[in-house]
Amino acid sequence: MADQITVSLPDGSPRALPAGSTAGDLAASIGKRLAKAAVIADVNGTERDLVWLLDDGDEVAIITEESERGLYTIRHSTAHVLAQAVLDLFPGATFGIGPPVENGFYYDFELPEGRTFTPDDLAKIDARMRAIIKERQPFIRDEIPDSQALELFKDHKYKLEIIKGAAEDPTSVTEKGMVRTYENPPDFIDVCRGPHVPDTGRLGHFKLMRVAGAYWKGDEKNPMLQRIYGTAWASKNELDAHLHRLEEAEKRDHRKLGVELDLFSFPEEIGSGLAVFHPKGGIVRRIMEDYSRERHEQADYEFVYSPHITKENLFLTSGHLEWFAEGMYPPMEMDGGTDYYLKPMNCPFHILIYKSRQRSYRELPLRMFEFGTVYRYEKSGVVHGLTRVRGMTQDDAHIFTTKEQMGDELRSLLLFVLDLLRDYGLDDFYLELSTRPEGKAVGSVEEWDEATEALRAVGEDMNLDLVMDEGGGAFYGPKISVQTRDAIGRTWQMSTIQLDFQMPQRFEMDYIGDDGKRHRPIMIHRALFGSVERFFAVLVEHYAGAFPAWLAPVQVRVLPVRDDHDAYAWRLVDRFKAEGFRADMVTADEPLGGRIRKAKLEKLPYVLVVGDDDVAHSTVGVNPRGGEVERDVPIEQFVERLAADVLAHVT
RNA sequence: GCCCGAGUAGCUCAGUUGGCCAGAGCAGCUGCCUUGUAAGCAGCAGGUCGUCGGUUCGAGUCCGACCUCGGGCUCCA
Repeated sequence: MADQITVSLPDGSPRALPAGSTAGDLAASIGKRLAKAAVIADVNGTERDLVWLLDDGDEVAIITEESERGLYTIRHSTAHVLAQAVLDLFPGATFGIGPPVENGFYYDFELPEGRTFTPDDLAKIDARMRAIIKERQPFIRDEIPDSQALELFKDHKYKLEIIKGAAEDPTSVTEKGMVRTYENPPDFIDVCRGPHVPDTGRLGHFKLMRVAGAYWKGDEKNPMLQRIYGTAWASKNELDAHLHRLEEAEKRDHRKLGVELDLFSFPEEIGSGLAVFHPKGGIVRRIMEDYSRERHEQADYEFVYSPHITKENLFLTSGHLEWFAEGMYPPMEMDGGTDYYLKPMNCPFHILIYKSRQRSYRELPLRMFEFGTVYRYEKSGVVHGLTRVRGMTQDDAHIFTTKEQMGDELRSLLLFVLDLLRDYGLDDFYLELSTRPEGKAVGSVEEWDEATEALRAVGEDMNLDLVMDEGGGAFYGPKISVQTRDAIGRTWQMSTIQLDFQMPQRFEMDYIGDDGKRHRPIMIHRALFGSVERFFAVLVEHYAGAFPAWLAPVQVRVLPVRDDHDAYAWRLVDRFKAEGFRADMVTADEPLGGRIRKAKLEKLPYVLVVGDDDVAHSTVGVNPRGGEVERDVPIEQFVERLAADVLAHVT
């Protein structure tokens, strides 16, 4: 056997090492800094521990803590430390799965006698974890036969399920009768795929965030385990930066800003998940809706209206009662036996409008639009601010086309959607294609495939990333959804476009073609904002409450320096209002600084201060949001500037 | 729906082991101040401590149920 081996690095260069060298040795031979940052290695395309023995000819890449895979490993290893700490501190506790997730990790546990974790427990667990980290316990990989694993984990029923292959665990491998384990001496061992950091001393920049319930295997029929979530990073700086980002996100929370800016509220007297919009929120909402109508009108949509309740018949035909009865408000019995339901969807109404008379191919595509208010009985635990409510208004459109028109219509529809979203400062998109939900879909597989392919073709034309969401479609058809990243990089699902061959069949819709025969139209369901409420919430968070001028409830506030400037200030307010702007005035009852501060806290685009000089020269002092104060600006000049902002949808 | 946590004035929060603990700041109102770019001064008013029951001589404080909110899980036509 040769006493030297040669491996190749990612750049293709060869590197000679003594036989018996590990991936860690390779890192050390390349450089001190690399050795220090190394977490795991990629050997011939497979992730390995740093103690992995290298062979002659291996292709090796050292993975450091700066990379996504390195960070993932740190989080995964930290999850093991969490499990060890919990098993140490709570005799009789058992554990489920503990994978890394975005920004951190979690681990699921079950405590004896149905005990649950308290916030105090988290502090104790944290302390135990830090002690384990101080001990620098190695992570030792092993492969053992199933039979041995079953014995080793006989007190851990969830691990037994994993070993037997009865439960999915993203971080374990059980194949060919062998189970891979990782041991942290002296006494912790877990079923795990690995790889891991060399020892626990590499960890430590973590924080336990919260405890939550989680069903075993994600199924609500199974027992609920206690899940502990943590965040973990390669350095203290990164951990602190993450915690800081969370704080920033909290400041943008639309529920908090909704109160502070007097936009909307959820009076307890009305009921959970039912919002009222206050005047200021009402202005924003009205502008959103008006602008949407204007754009839809330009794009050849026709506007329709439909009632909030209907006989059950309509939702029996559509299939909603079969699939979503639990998500609907219970029926009202009327007229001696007929059940009426609050509508959870607008589509059946639009279908009836279509069916109100014979349709010709010359009318298609027929585009119907409605701000349709729907009611859905969301489970009590899921309502969340304006993003998940029980009463909401969809900016709902249904487009009826021929099969031939379908592709072009989808394409122009998607362009229309993206274009309108950009008007709200959202311009970072990707698409998601949701396919047939196995077990709760109507229609033939062939129809589904055809519809899905049509959506995929259009999605791929958009020059955006297209990711798959297998089984995520509605019961009647696949959908493509537009995902948006906001100002601080969070993604929101916005518009959805669903292609539906089923409803036209169920409602026996048709049109007369140019051949004089009856044909079945295809239906496209589309919500652009999704729901007005939810979109409103996204905008509040995206703008952090600082609405651009075109949406701002108050665009300009005029502040007279002294009482004797009041008349001039009022004339300005009248002038702005006459030009169609939203302006108000606060008299000099308190010092200017205090009034400016209040206006700033309201996040108004412009504060105008007017005093002696301005009265004398028809000027204003402009204090723009986020900009420098400018004195002696002629009124005309300011009006032009504001008008430009409004037109451009900026500032 | 399930698990955990929380509900004290419009908002943000104090209220030790149940007993001179119903408080503060901001906001509001009334005066005074007349102010040039992020908090002028003073006074006043404001809460059956989420709701309903229970324990106790005595309950924001302890127990139970319910409601609402928050964080998750499940769900999301």
